[in-house]
Amino acid sequence: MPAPAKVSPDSLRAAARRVLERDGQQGLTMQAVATELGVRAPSLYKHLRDRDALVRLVAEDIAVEIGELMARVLADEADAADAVRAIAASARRYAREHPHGYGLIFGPLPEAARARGSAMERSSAAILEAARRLSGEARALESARTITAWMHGFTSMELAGAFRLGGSVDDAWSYGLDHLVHGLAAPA
Amino acid sequence: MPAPAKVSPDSLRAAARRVLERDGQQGLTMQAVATELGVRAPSLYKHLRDRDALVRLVAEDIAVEIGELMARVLADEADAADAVRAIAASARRYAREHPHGYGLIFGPLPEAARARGSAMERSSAAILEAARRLSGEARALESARTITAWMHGFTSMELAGAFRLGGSVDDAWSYGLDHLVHGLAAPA
DNA sequence: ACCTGAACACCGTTCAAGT
DNA sequence: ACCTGAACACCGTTCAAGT
Repeated sequence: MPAPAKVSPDSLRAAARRVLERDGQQGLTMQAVATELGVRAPSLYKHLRDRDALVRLVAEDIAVEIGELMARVLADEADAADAVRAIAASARRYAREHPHGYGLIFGPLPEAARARGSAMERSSAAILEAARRLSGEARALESARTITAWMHGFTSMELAGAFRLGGSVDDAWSYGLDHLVHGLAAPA
Repeated sequence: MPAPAKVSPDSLRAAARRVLERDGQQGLTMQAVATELGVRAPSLYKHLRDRDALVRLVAEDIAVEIGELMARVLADEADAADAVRAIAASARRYAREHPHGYGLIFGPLPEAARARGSAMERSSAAILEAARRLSGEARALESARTITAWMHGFTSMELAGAFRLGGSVDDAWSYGLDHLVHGLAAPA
């Protein structure tokens, strides 16, 4: 008589997400996730190679979530500049609402723990499409990379508490976004 | 007869730096640093409150090093646009040469492990001065934050292997830097 | 004064044994 | 088939004991 399964791929992903959001990257341990599932740590090795695979599971869950968010945001905007603004704002908002999760996306993780390209594709696609509209086909990739770099850099610095010289961080956000959108717009 | 000291603040910092560069953030353990110093782990608690303090020690060492590098680079450039370009290039080069170290600067670390503002001041100062020359006094802070965000975002994405859609990453760097320098330059 | 061994709590991981 | 207990290696941390 087989033991009834207590862990499914979905329950595992959901439990890992919950632990990360609650306890951060340090707290995302095999034991904590096992406890969350009402199971002992060794059971998880039926589903995961090791802890890096656990971190990757969560990282990819978040990457997909951000991608879907950006795709939705893009679909709501007709104007190219508005689309870039809205996508950037949604990334910043997501980072604030899920600081531990956002830190998993471009942070310094072991290769085996990083989200793979397939999980990142959708968010790339939305930004690339917005950049294509803004800057034109020929420079779409470079434009998308410029937007993403600024957006991610600003957001991760804000999360790390790196803006310590006073002034309004919101002003700096608007200033950067305005200049980027302006500067990257292809001449009509 | 007191035991001769085997650990000094300088030897500790140097040993921690060596361990980080060799074994990465995960490998930067109390035991590894103790071994590097020819001592047992408990001895380190004479010098450090806990492991977060060890990580902070290295993070601040790197922040100061980057700050000095940028100050030197700035001093070599007369033109504002050239200064911004040279500072950005030096940050990117530093990140390539010290990937584990760079990851400590704006990465998702516990508050107690992050470099404090005092250690970050010099690099802020160089970028702020370059931005002041480029964009003028009134918008110097916002301009510096825009440059830093893009520079750090690009660099950390590159380290994380995030540019996976083909194309030339160097082209994207130049494209972004050109548009930034152009867009942020105050009208003459 | 500074360092060490011993100890404890906790984590990742393996594996033979349970049901 | 899936889960568990026991075990091992390793890490952070404390503290009494060594010199």
